Amino acid sequence: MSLPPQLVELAQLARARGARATPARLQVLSALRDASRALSHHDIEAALSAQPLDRVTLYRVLDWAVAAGLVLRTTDENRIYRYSLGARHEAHAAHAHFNCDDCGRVFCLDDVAPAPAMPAGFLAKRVDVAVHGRCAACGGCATHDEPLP
Amino acid sequence: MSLPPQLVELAQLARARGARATPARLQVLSALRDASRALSHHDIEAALSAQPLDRVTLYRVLDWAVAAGLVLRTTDENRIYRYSLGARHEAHAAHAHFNCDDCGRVFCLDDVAPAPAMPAGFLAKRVDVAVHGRCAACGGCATHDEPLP
DNA sequence: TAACGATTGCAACGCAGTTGCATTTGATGT
DNA sequence: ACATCAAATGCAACTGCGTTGCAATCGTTA
Ligand SMILES: [Mn+2]
Ligand SMILES: [Mn+2]
Ligand SMILES: [Zn+2]
Ligand SMILES: [Zn+2]
Repeated sequence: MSLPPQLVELAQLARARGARATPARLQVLSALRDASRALSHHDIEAALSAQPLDRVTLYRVLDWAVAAGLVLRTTDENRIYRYSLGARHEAHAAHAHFNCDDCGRVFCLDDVAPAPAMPAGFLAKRVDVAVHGRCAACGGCATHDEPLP
Repeated sequence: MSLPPQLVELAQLARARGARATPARLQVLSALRDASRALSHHDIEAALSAQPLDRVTLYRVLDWAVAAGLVLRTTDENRIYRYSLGARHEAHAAHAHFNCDDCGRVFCLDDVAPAPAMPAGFLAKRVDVAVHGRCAACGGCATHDEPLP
C-alpha cells in the first residue's frame, strides 16, 4: 500500500519524531498544510468531513503535533485555539510572532526578543512576543488604520 | 444603611455607568481593587468565599464590568480569563507581563515593550510581551533551573 | 413607603475537553 | 508474507465552564 505523494513527506515528519504515520495524523497535518490560515478544532473537523475523524482522536493528534513541535498552537482573545503547520516552529519560542487579526495566520518574525528586566527573585525561562495587527495579504497598510504609537 | 467607606467610590463608579451599586458588584470590584495581580474567575470566587456569590452572578457581574469599561479582561495561552480593575490598566497593552508556570499568577512588568521590525505591508497594532517562568513566591531563583539564554 | 425595573439565585442545559478501556493497526523482525 | 506488540484509535462516560429562562428579591426613585 503506497502513500499518496503529497503525504510521504508528512509521514517522514511523523516517523522522524518516533511516532507512527497514521491516517489520522497525515490527514490533520495535510489539512493544516493546505490551509491558508491557522485552523481551529472545528475548522479541521470541517476540512476532514469527507473522512470523518473521531473528536477525541483529533484532540489527541493535535496535542501530539504540538508537543512534537510540528504544529504551533495560538490562542486568540476569545480563547479559541488555532493550529498552524510550522516547519520552523521547533524554535518558535526563540523568535517573535505576528498574528493577523483578520485571517488568523501566524507569521514568524526573525527578530530576537530581548528579555525585559525581572524583579528580584523572578526566574525568566521564556519570552513570548506576539505582535497583533493585519498582514500584508489582508491589506495591512490600509491608510485608515493607525500604526503603533 | 451606610456603605463602608472603601466601597463608596466603587458605588459611585457603578452608578455613573447607569447601573445599580449592588453588593455583588461592589464585592467583586473591591476584590479586584485589593488584588496585586489579575484575578481569574476562580481567584475571585476564592477571594469572596466569606460572602459566597452565585457562580452565574459572578459571570454576569464580570461581563457587565468589562462591557462598562471598568475592568480589563485578558486571556493567557491556556485560555484562562483574568480580570483587573481598569484604573491601573488603561495602558495595560503598553507593558509586559510575567506568567508564573507554577502558580499561574500574572505580574505586570513596568518595562515598555519595544516593537520588533515589521516586514513590508504588515501593520502592527499591538505588541504583547509575556515572560514565562517562576515567580519569587514559587522559588524562582532555584539553582537547578536554567535562566534565559 | 410604594412601585417598578434591574439584578440575583437556582435549576437546567449545551458544549468543549478528558479519561478509561477494549479493539485495531503501524512498524518491526522473522 | 506473517506474527508480534506497543501505539493509536473509537466509543462511552464523565467533568467542568459558561449560558439561558424564570421566579423571587432588591436598589432606586418618586
Ligand atoms: Mn515561529
Ligand atoms: Mn498589566
Ligand atoms: Zn491576514
Ligand atoms: Zn508563582
